[in-house]
Amino acid sequence: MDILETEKLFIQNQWLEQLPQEVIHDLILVSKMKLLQKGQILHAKGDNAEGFYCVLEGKIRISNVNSQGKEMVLTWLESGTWFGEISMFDGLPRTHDAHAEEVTKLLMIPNVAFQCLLTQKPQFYPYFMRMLCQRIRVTFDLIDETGGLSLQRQLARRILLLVNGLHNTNKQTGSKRISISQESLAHMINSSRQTVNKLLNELNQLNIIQVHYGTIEIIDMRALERLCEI
Amino acid sequence: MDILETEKLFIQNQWLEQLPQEVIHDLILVSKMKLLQKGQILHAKGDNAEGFYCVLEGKIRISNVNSQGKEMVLTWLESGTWFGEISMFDGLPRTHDAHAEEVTKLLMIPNVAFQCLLTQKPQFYPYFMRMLCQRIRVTFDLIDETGGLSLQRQLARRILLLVNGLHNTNKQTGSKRISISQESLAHMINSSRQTVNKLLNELNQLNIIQVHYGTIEIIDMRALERLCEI
DNA sequence: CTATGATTGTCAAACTGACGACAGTTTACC
DNA sequence: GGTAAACTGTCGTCAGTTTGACAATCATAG
Repeated sequence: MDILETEKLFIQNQWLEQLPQEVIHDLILVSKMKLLQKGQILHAKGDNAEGFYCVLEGKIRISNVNSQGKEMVLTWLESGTWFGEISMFDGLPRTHDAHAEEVTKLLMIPNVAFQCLLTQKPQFYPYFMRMLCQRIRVTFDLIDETGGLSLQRQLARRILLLVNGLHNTNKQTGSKRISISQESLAHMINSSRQTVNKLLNELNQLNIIQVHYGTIEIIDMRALERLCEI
Repeated sequence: MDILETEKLFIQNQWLEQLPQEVIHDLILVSKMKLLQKGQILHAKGDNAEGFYCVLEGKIRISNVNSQGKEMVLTWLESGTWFGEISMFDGLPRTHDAHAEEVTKLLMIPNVAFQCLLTQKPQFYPYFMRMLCQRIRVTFDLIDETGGLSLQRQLARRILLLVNGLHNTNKQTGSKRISISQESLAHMINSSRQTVNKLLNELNQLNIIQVHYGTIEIIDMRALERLCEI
């Protein structure tokens, strides 16, 4: 694959930009491309891991199915985002389902090659430890979000997280629009479509957001942030 | 301190028992003791980390304060449990408050000494990576627990987690009793004391648990597990 | 430009859980 | 063994949510 283009993507990534050139180079050398069709499953919870990934183009939906059989969406991952690394380090099965939300191009670092790399160069470990720590911290934030907040606040926080890139460690955070249906949002905060609709329209009334078809546009970012923090 | 006694505690720990003798020995050599009075704070969210810990005796309450000023308890840590390692690996502030629930004795691995150890022996890294992965997986489980489950199920899962040791990686899981007030349980599933009381009494009716003063006794573990899974 | 599917807006009825209140019970400690 | 503090059991009220239903609107592919 085009090494230059790949390196460019790497550079945009919060975590990877801290990596020495050497690590980036070694990772690219062992990487492979993977193309997914819309709706295609990448892996299911419980699967054994064949590697870990970086989204190059498209969108990956991370979710799992709860005991009522309902799909609970954790997040969507967009280009520049790394995921699937946990199984690399403990050798245990996948923690979530991963589906391609649209046609998606992935960079894959195969398990075996990666283990070789680490064995040869254990000095690389600290960088990957920081990657795991970042994952834990984001996950803790997600738990905090759930706890004790009113639905209105949970919703506001979710929207902010989606705009700023929840698990998307990609730095480009310019866009003030998110493409997501109210039903999907409802899934994310474990609520009903109707309630989300009501709450969104309240935010619309307050000129904090603009609700469009399949899209939410943030008008007043500050006000949205205030809603979460107060 | 008494090295033999400390090693004995280490051995009981799920994560540490996988460590080579060499690592355990090195950790003990740099460790210090710390004694906390009942109610004393060990660290607050946002504090800089001076080290990480293992509970030797007593109980540590891990929590944080949400935006309404209400304390949200994440878990209690009992003897044999390690915690506070995240800040060790990314150098960032504490993610939670930690209070001594009663008089508590801790083993502390100071930050500086630990960093030295890792620098000298990078081959130890994989063991600590696994420690972080375990933390992530438990945290994901916690999120799953919250999402979409009825309160009755959340409660059942919590009780199971407390019995089996949620963040308590200590292996002794024999006990089928947990000492916890209904109010504390309510905090953990973000509910009210009254609701928890009602739900516990329903489980009592079904002969799944026995509710005592300040204590819950599990009668039918299988039934409890079934409640969570179905 | 039209048909079809996806998404949004809205309503009413049923339900759930929070909260305050208060009495009863257990424990710990002097 | 008595007293205070902590904990449990139970009520009714009230606000907020779910659910099902249905109409309106938007987007896209032929």
